[in-house]
This record gives sequence, C-alpha cells and structure tokens, in this order.
Amino acid sequence: MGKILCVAEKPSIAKAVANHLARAQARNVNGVTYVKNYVFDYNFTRWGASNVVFTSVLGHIKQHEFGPRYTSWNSCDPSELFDAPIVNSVVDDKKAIARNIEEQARGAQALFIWTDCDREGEHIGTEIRDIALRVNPRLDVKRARFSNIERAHVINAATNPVSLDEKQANAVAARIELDLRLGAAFTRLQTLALQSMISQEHKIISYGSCQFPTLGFVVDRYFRVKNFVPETFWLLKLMHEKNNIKVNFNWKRGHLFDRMAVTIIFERCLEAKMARVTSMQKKPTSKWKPLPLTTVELQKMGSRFLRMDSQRVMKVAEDLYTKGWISYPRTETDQFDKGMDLRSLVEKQQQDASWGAFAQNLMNGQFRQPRSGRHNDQAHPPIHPVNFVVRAQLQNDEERRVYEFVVRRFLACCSEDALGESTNIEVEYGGEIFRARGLIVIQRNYLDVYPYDKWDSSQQLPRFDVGEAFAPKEVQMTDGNTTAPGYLTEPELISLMDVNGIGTDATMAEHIAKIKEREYVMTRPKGGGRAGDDGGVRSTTGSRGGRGGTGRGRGGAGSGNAAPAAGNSGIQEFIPTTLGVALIEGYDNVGLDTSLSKPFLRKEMELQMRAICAGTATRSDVVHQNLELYRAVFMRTAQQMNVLKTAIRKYIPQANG
DNA sequence: GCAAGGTC
Repeated sequence: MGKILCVAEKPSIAKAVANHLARAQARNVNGVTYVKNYVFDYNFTRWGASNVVFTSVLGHIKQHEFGPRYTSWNSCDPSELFDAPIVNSVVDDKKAIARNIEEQARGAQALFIWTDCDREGEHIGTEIRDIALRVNPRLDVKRARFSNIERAHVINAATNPVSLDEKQANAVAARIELDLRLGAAFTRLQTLALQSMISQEHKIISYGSCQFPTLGFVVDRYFRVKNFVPETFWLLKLMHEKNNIKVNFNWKRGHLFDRMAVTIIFERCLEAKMARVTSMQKKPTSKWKPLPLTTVELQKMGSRFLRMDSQRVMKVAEDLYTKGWISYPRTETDQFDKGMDLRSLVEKQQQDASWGAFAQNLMNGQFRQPRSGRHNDQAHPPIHPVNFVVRAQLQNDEERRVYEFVVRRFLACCSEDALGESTNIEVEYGGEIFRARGLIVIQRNYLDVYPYDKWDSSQQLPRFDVGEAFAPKEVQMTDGNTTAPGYLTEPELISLMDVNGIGTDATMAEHIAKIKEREYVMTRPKGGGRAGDDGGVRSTTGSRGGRGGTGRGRGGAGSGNAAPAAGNSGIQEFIPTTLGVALIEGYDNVGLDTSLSKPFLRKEMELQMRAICAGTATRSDVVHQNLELYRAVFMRTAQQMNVLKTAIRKYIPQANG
C-alpha cells in the first residue's frame, strides 16, 4: 500500500477529519506540544487503499525578514527597505513541525493538503508543499476542498481532491511583502525622526496598513465631537386623551430648522381646531431572531453586553474552543450548512438549569431552521456550542458569560421570530400629518432565551375610527438642539473596521490593542467624563472643517448619539492621545493624494488581491505598482517631516525640538 | 526595536 500524507492548518481539523475517515491512532510528534500525527488506512478514489498519516501545522510556518545587512535600524536609510532583499525561513518554534512534514513526506506517494479554504489557507498550503517537495519531488500534491467538518462533507472532499490555487497564494504573498516593506520603512522613518521629540525612552512610533486607518477612525470621530456645533430646531407635538389613555402623536416632518416655518404651520393647526383620523392600521409584525454568530458579531456583543473588550472575548472564546465547548471562534460565516445536525446540538442543552427548558421546547416541535446571512468564508460554520458544560466546570465568570452568550444566541437562532401586533394611527390636523404607534408583543419566542434583544409592548392605544374627528387636548410648538455624537465605542470601531476591510475577524482586536499599546489612543468607560477632562488631547482648533460634522448633516437631533448613559454600561470609548491626533493631522497636512490614515488604501489592496485571485493582475504587478505609489508617499513624507513635527508641537507643547 | 496574517 502506498502512503498518503495529509496536512491540515491546525490540529483540530486534523483530528476531526482523521476521525471521520477512519478509527485513527494519535501519535505524538517529537518536540511539538499541540501537533499530533493520526495514523490509519483509507481507500482513496485517487490513490487506492493507502496508509495515511494525517498531521497539521499551526498556521503559517515561514517568516519573512529583511536580509541581515538591513536588520539594524541604522544600517541603511529606511527608503532602502522598498528594495532590500527579503529572506524567508522557517519560524524558530515551527522547526519541529517542518521536520515532521519532511520525515513523513519522504516515503509518501502523495501530499494531500487540508488547510482552510481561504486565501491564507491556500498560502499556508504552498508553504507545506514547498517543504515536502524539497525532500520528495515526486509527490502528487493535491488539496481538499471543504467548508465544514461534517462527516459526509469531509468524505466528499477526500474523494474529490483539487489543485492548490496558486493565484490565491500569490495574492497573499503580495500582501505579505507590501505589509512588511511599508510597515518597516514608515515605522523606521517616523520613529527615527520623531522619537526624540516625544519621549526620552525608545518608544516605537509604528506605521501599519491596519493600525493607521484604525487610528484614523478614532481621530475622525474625536474631531466630529470637538467641532460639533449644536443647532436649534423646532417641532410640533400633539396629544389627545381618549378613554383615559394619553396618546402622543409625532409630527410626520420630525423637526425643521426654520422657526418661522414651524410657527406658521403651528398657527394653521390651531386655526383648524379639529383633527381627523385618516388611517388606523393594525397589522402583525415580528422581530427577527438574530443571525448565526460570527466573530465580528461576538466581539461587538462582548463589548456591549459581556463587559469584555474584543481581545478579551476572543481569548476566552479560544479557551472555550480548545476545551471543546464551542466551535471554532474565528469565522465570517453567518449561515449554517443545510446538512448540519443542529437538533442534536440543541438536545445537549436541555439539561441546563437556565435555558434547558427552552431547549426542550425546541426539541418538542418548536425548532426552526436558523436564518441565513450573506457571508460564508467556506472554512468554518457560525460559532455555536458543540457540547454542554455545567457552569461550575468553567474556569471563571468570563468563560461562563461567553459560553452562555454563545448558547443563548444559538438557541435563539433555532427558534421562532418574536411576534407582535403594531398599531399605526394617522391623523390630519391643519394640513399636517401626525402619527401614533403602538406595539403589543404577542409571542416572545426567541426573546425568552435571548435577553440581549429588547422588544416590549407599548401602552395599549385606544380605539380610533377612520374619519373620526376630535379636538386635540394639547398642541405644542417646542424646540430642541442637535446633540453631539459620542466618542467612538469599541463595537462602533469594530463595525467600521469590518465594513472598510481593515484587518480580519481574527486580527481586528489585535490592531485595536496595538494602537493602545503604541499610545495613539486611550480608552475610558463611556460617559466617564465631560468635555474638558477628556484625557490625552489638550488643545484643538476648529480648523478641521473637512472632518467636522454638524448636526444637520447627520440628521440632527435624535440621531441616536445622544448623551451617554451614566457610565455604568461597561462600554469603553476611544479617545486619541495627543500623539495619535498629531500623527493623523500631520499626515493629512503633508498634502498627499493618498492619506495614510484613510481606509481607501487598504480597500484598494483588497481589490488588488482579488484581482490576483481572478487572474486579472499578477503578484509582481501589484507589488511593484504599490511600491512605486508608496515610495512617492514616503519621499514626500521624508521631505515634509517638518509638517509632522509642527503637528506634534501643536498637540504636545512640551515636546522637545 | 518595524507589519499583518495564521494558530496554541
């Protein structure tokens, strides 16, 4: 029998797949803690009956560094890093893993790669292939195409091997090279030129294609808060009492910024005296159950409801995953595969003291197939509980909170939308339309297991009939002011990063932590302070019209960003430090077409990576084109370093130099 | 002493 070497991206996949294919024996690998070799026999369609060794790596194996002549910061001008040779080598603590692959590849007939089916997975696949081919050039190299680790799906993937997608791997290679060259060049440039101004210690002033846009979002919001100018608006309110129930009607126009116009309308209403019901509609309504859980959503909910920042939530989720309680926590997928046996997962939760009864109801006929979102990373299912664990068995309260959230979210996905009845009443009064809305929740359904959503009945509205006329009990003209938006919160920051393609689900939390570590931003509990004691930034001017926003543009009052609650929510808000503001403003003032603080560059990069995958661009096209673009930005920045220094002096008056 | 991306 021939020997087939299978290699997955991580130990959990190797274990799961091996056990689906056969009763595999686990063998330890010398010098590696997590990686195991699973040994078994299997009859492949392509290779026939074979001895199989199923092992894995741990993500990327290779690292990319500048050659030794360039590693010292004073060895060269940072601009040379645009062309300096890059050396690839096996990461030190992955040497034993590489050795294992070499040993197993020597006697093998084929290499069957089982890395995740995403771009990075494709690139990791080529790393594995290169290591294996060096010791055994005659290997038949194939990869498995799979999007979850359900048995039937895995067996199908084993039966239909495909080729590695060189294009996807090339797209990643381009990203790696550009991130390294640009990150290192700009970081050295900034640090060497500005470090002595802000600190005596050797602090790094780093640039990264994800760090800077992340900082840019924080600074952008900061200036919107600072430059906010409240505007006064006027509106009409109508109140009527019927059957001893007070009904408040809202003006269909919302509010206007023109006092005279509102006054005229108001007088017209008063003259009309009588209001007339033009429409009274009762209709069934529903509140949709949540979508299956993705990483980004987990991180947002963590900040909002679990009192943990995104990095903490991910750490806890990873622990729960390694212990076997929840599925893989890094996923973009918000749809469950049709073939997945969700009922058996619900069944396991029946024994819980808090949500067990709800799970039982689902088992007794209330189960509904989850909604499907529009994302699928083709590698992992949505985050869900895989096993039941009693609370006492979990390490600490954080683990309990995250596990509970994952379970409740999952059970909510498997139940029915909440149902209610909405009532809309419209009245015409002096030519204007006023509306009252009521809601009665009829069946809470998923809400019973998912307290993170709120949907409550309003007061019962009295009965009105179309055509009915009444003299309103009260009509008022009032005014109000638009309110400033709040500082950026973590869930908002994560959303911005997500929609702008800054970082991946697995790395967004790291970028946020990084800009804190670099002291570009700081956090504090939301509502913890008023303007004036807002931490880092001491002085600002109103000169940033482009970034500023006024209430009118954003929809004015009631824009949802009203003053924060009393600071007991546990939500953190992000405020840039003087250094963070100075860097962003400094770069903006350098007068580049392509500001480094804006997310466009990263977006552009994503598009170019897709072009490589689609075959409409090549790796070297993309690398060279970007290097030329950024080389110009770099040269201009170096020339205009005084502009950056001026910005630093402006915000950090005590700066040296 | 630099980046971002995997994963433990």
